[in-house]
Amino acid sequence: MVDGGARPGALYRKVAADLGREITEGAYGSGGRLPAEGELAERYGVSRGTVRQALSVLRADGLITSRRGTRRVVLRTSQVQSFGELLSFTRWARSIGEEPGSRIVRVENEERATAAEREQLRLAEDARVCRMVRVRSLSGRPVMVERTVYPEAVGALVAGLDEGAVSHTVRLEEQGVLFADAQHTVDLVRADEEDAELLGCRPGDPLLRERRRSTDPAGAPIEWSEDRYLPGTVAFTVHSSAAAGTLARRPGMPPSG
Amino acid sequence: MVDGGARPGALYRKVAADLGREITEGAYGSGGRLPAEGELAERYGVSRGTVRQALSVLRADGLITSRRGTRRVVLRTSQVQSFGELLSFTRWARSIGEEPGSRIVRVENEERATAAEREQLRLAEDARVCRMVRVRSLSGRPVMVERTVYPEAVGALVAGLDEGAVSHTVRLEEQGVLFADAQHTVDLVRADEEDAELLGCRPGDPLLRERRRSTDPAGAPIEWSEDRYLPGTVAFTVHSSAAAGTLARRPGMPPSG
DNA sequence: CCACGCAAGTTGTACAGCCAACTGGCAGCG
DNA sequence: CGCTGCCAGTTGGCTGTACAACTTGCGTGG
Repeated sequence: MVDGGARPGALYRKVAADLGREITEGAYGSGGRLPAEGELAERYGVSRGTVRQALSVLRADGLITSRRGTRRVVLRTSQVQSFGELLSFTRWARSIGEEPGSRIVRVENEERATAAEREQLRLAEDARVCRMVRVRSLSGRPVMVERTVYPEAVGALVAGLDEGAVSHTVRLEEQGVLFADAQHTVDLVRADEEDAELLGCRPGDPLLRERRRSTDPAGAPIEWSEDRYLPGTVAFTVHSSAAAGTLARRPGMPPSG
Repeated sequence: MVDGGARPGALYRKVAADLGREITEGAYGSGGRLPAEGELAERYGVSRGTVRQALSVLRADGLITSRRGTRRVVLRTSQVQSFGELLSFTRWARSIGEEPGSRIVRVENEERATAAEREQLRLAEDARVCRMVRVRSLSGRPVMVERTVYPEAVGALVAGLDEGAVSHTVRLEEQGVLFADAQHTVDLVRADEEDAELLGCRPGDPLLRERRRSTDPAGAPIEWSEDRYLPGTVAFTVHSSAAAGTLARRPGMPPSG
């Protein structure tokens, strides 16, 4: 279950999408109870197994609870961020109604990989990488410094992109480089000299850091990135339960959960 | 799938635990391929469906990929943090080999809930809450200020705990208050006067903030907490894919992903 | 009035089977 | 040599069935 080589046209995905829409539209209220599995199966004309697959998607998104003996309960009625919005700064910015900007500071192509890079990207001893530093902005205001390392093959594609291409992630996906999984680490760092110059703050100022390692459907690393955000511009949210969770990047200082 | 009223003795959980152990022990290597579903079904003497359920657990944990046409591939060989370690500071501290400490700064019982508290805990107009402020420490060194709000019923249990009880979460679970889901938000804030005094820093110093809203299996809110960590003491990590993810709290500045 | 237990309703677990869609390697052909 | 097409292997998707475990409300009896 969950995902992977998931076909978008799958039945259980349509059911999940439909139920998810109903939930976010408040059809069952917050804390309300969903129809029984059997009832939903009849409504959509599918088997109970398919309904359960659909419900497990909503469960993983943190929209509903799931418990033996009683009907499922609505946990939240807010919309869920997609995986794409999490990985792509551009897509995320657009989804919250901001205009994303990008300025390339430095590109180093076909450089010899350091030991750390080889480990993160699972590369051979003599492998080469492409390093890129960009300043990302929201509506003209710089908010984040992004330092990304790509394996050589991916780097070649990145280097071939337009100078003005806003979203490298989207361009890469169009060329067949698919993002399937990512591991994120969020903590706090102090701005170094370069950070300060690029973001217009002072060295030593605190920044929110997200490190990310993304892999393709085959499990091969395709990106290792370190993003540093100015305070107040972003917050990371996650839903977690005994066996599942979802990370989301949201506008700064959201008042609710 | 996923979880909820999950029975620990379920077959698929045993299979998942066994396979997970093999993976973290490096039996298949990093980037290695798992046996086919049919092969595993035969090995464990279960149906393919049960094997698939087990594998979906490992998939949600970010241990393996999943893709139509090829065998599954090992993504990581590191151990996964449990939901309990994520919710309980005490359990987390112990799991990384540190001695957790707790000092209660303030308890306000049976206070009238503010509007924000009523919304977060889904309470009625005249509801009352229990507020608690604690300083958490690792091996005697204060690292975090925790401000938690409980609904009245839960607060009564909390107030009845020993003054020296380290883990309220564990005590609550022993008394039948089960944590099933949680929503987290991580961002950066400046220390106020109280933070500074409690943590031994200066007002205005940056802190890593985690806000958390936990619910029981029925979806009822049982805790709303805001934790503020000193820099360098903690980092949050998450695995995410097209439909699943896992949040973990880890020691400060971890070098790898 | 309260406590207990029963019964209906609901989700969890497991099995079996079938076909579709996709991957990767191999054989054959140009 | 390179390209194409095919085929075996593998996972995704869906159905149907059966039973177990749990929750909730109702009704009975004390």
